[in-house]
Amino acid sequence: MVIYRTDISSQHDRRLHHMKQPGMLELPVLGLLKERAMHGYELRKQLGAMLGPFWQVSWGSLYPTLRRLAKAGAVEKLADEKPARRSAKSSTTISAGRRKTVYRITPRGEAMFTEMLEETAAVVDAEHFTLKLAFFRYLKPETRLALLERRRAYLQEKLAQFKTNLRDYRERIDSYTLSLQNHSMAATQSDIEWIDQLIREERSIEGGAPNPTNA
Amino acid sequence: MVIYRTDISSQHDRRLHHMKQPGMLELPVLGLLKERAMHGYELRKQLGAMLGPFWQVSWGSLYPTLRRLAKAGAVEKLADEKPARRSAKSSTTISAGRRKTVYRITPRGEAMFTEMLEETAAVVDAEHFTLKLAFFRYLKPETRLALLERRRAYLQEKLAQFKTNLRDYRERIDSYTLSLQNHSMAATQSDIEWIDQLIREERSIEGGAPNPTNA
DNA sequence: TTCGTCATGTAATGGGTTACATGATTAC
DNA sequence: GTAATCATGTAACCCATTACATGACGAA
Repeated sequence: MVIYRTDISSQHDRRLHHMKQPGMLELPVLGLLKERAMHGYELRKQLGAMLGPFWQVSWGSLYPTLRRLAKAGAVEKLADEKPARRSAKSSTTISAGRRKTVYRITPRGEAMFTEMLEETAAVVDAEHFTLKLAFFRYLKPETRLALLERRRAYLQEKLAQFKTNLRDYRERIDSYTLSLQNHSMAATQSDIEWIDQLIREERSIEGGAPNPTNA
Repeated sequence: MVIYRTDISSQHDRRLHHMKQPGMLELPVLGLLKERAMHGYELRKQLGAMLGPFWQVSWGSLYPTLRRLAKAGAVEKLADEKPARRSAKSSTTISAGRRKTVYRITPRGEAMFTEMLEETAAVVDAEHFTLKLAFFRYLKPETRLALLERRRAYLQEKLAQFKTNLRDYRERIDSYTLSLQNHSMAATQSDIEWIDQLIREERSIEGGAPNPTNA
């Protein structure tokens, strides 16, 4: 129910490895599979470990994502054959193997991952931004800075909107709603400061020594 | 893609004015119409004024909500007849009236509103909680406290999960992800403190003087 | 007369949630 | 031997998003 402006700068729209509007999970799934092949169950655990307790992915969300990625040629399913470590109790060897489907990323998937990660439009959405940030190590410092600054500008814009909003309507809203908006504003402000910190860190590792500090 | 536990205490499930899993907008729309009848366009503006710039409701979300509410008998559509204030320039009076559909809440809608507002399960979701808080003035202090405390418990639980999560995986996550989780934790902590403040205020206006402070 | 805002919707599409269904391993 | 966890999906339903379509009204 929340709208985010996606209209800003709809330039560079031709993507090589198309996938119109991927779901939320495509990026982190590819990002995790980039490190090593995994099966769905573990993917879910790693997602939680990486993103924290607010990101509990459901099966009905994860597996369809994997299916979509497989259809797009971004991942391939491997049968993790580790059959009958003990003795087979029944005589029928049929259906003995085939459990644990391992998903492995393909070169195509790697390309899609990079493309999704670099795209700057989606950072206005908090969750998309979070997901990108979780894989920032795969980006060049300049791209990281671009994403951070875009996110910052968005938050700043929202902050300004909060202020004009309160200026226009303050007398008409009750104390609970006011408290709500004040808390939201404070949270947004805190987000901005966090982003600023990230930008500062990025600059310090990027520039090295832009100012004359004894070369 | 985020899962919230709804399993906790599935007691008192029989709702009088059923509407299985209403969308997000049902509550605030009814809440605003409770104050006065409005048409869709204004509803959207009020929603934004009340909830802040992160809540920009789209038409494709608002009108279907109104349609659903109308079908459920919670609101009724009135034709806001304010035709031809000036002289009618064309001779055909046909199609002169009928613009601005005003929506008015029904007694049934009022009942649904109260029911949705009092329901405690949904407060685990941040957005649902926000929407309830925006209409807290319609609740009894004790119900307000119950909702606040439930929300607080949920956040506290998440905070604990953050900690065990970091304890178990800290060495495996990179600096960006760590920064992400730390910021999330801080935000959650800040949310808890905010809730605590609300609880304190609630108690002070509720109790009056529980401690001997010169009666 | 043209632009911006007011104003009301519909249609397609797609992803997420919930619930369902099933079975193998491991730990106690 | 039984409970918990591991493990893999499917199916239905529904809401939100996005884009589309249309038109009146007021001001410049």
